Amino acid sequence: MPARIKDVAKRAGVSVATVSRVINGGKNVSDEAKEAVKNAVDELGYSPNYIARSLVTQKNNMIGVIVPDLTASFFSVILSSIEKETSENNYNILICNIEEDLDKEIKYLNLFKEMRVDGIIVMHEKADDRIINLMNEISIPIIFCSCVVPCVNATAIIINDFKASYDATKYLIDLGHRDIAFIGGDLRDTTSGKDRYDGYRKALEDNGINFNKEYVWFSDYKMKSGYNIMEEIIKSDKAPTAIYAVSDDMAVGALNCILDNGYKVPDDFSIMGFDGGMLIDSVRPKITSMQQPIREMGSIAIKTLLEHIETGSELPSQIVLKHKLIINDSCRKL
Amino acid sequence: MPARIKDVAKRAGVSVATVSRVINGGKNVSDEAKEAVKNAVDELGYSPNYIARSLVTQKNNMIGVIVPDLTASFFSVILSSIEKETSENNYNILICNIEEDLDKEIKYLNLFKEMRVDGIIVMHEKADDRIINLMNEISIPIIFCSCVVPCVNATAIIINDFKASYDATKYLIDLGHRDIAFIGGDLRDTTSGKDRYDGYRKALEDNGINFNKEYVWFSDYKMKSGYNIMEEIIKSDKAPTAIYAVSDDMAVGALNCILDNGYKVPDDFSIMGFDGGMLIDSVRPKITSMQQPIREMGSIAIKTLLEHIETGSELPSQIVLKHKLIINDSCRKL
DNA sequence: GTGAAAGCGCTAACAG
DNA sequence: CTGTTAGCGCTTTCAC
Repeated sequence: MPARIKDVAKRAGVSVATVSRVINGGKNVSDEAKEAVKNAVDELGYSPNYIARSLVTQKNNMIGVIVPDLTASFFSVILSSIEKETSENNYNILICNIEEDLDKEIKYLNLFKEMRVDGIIVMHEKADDRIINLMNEISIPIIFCSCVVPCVNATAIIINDFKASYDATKYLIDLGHRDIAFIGGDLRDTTSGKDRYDGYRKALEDNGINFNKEYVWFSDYKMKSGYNIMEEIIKSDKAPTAIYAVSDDMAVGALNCILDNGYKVPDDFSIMGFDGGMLIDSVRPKITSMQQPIREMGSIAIKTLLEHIETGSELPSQIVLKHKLIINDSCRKL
Repeated sequence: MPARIKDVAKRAGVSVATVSRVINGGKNVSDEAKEAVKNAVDELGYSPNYIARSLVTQKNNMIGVIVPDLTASFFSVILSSIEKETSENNYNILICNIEEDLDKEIKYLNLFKEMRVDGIIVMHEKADDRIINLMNEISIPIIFCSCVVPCVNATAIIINDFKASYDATKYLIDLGHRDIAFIGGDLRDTTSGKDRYDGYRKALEDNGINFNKEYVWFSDYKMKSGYNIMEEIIKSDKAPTAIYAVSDDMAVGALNCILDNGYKVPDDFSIMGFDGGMLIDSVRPKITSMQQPIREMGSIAIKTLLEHIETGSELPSQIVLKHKLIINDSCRKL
């Protein structure tokens, strides 16, 4: 069993209060006492019990993080920037991978509540009323990263998905494309699902291009889905000149499907992705993609959260970051 | 402030002990009492304080996880399988991304000790004496996943890296390659660094191929490094027919460099990767790679750990899993 | 500068 | 079946 504070006190010949003072900065302690305590700590290999301390200070320096898919590059990058920022500020993160399982999200939200975490960061693709209610009653500050949920005492870190998607589509239109297939996300997902779809449609409309329902597909952001949908597109009699997928993963899936079928990018099909993560540089041709400031989203999320926790600063309801088109080699001028 | 157990007790007209019993299974409680408590819990939105509970039960159901790079596909897959397994067993994971920073690893190891986590999973590429000493004195069970560190009370989940690397090299040799460049990891890293290098050399030796020092490069497993090293290889006057990289990421980096320089795979260069993760299927040509059972490594690590925690079962010093060559399209017969 | 003592919120004997 | 009570290990008044 690990040594306790009273063991250190006894060994150092002082009271537990003095030991506690030394451990927490050493104010108002004589140098001799300080010395004695330090020696005793070393000899006993003592380290304070975080749990007991949390109980009395009502603070545990923990941030709960909910993420839909740890293996998706987009989230893993956000996560790593969150981890970096928390670690530098002496906070720790408790990670839950929900895999689109709402029950699991609820379970973890409840756990975070029981754990009395100091804050929560949520990245997910959809939510239902149970989740929204739970978030409202939980009274722990929440930051949404790359998603929006109507909920009190929460901030959403997002880009303007509508505008970003509009700009991506417009870029293809400006290159001369009029037959642009759209591989979207889940429409229930406000930002990356619905907003990106709306941006696509509005860009078509503003440029006098008829909307063609058969060019539109919805899916789950994953590479495999992009591949499968592209297979359908190739099989169909409709032949778009450009494919716009709202995630890099789906764009790469589409790319591979095109290559596997003996077609060329961008000669036969142009491809536009979304996210602008490292994946777009790891394939050939490199993929043109609408970039979100991924690392920044994570770091701003956590900075906003920690500032709120430590200073009680007001949480803004949204922070909108800038998107940016990364032009690579997957789109050609018609 | 959240409701406490005594608030519930008062509201339900029972004692705190009864409330505690109801919360923890409800054995030995009358149905009326149970009802009253449940109602009070609902009305107050009560949830037990995890921290207080941990303090008295001396158990917090937390597993500390140390990972070198959250954004590397290899680790993110292991992590997700760890997360899945822990979540199903009502444990939670505390994640630390050390980014090859030994000081950070030490800091987190100490934190895990202070937190009294029930177990630790470590995936890292190198360690020094400070870390080994710390691990030995910490008296918390440790599982090493994909690495080995001499340390008591610990298990390593690994493949036979020497043999796997030997087999990978042998495959290239059997295809007729004799000029095989090797892009290795860090030699200080026993398994993925040294063992894989040794396997490569032994395969050459057993097949009567002279070892050529100029074909050997060491690096950090990352895609960018694979790219850079490949650039050097192309520039040099030595022209290997095959490139064997000990991570998929480096293999993909090499592939992209080859393509960017106008060469073809496998026509001009054959490429062999290591890990066999999802990355090998996301590029064209698909990469032939020596596969580790990645998800299995994570799940076996956590199963072994939890069993030890809950039953006190002996920790084996090693569990060696099977490797498997995944043959794709990046290697050709000479 | 230092120690005694009162909790933090909960569980687990121990009586009844 | 139920309540009382003694801690879990620590921090923090409050006296001295």
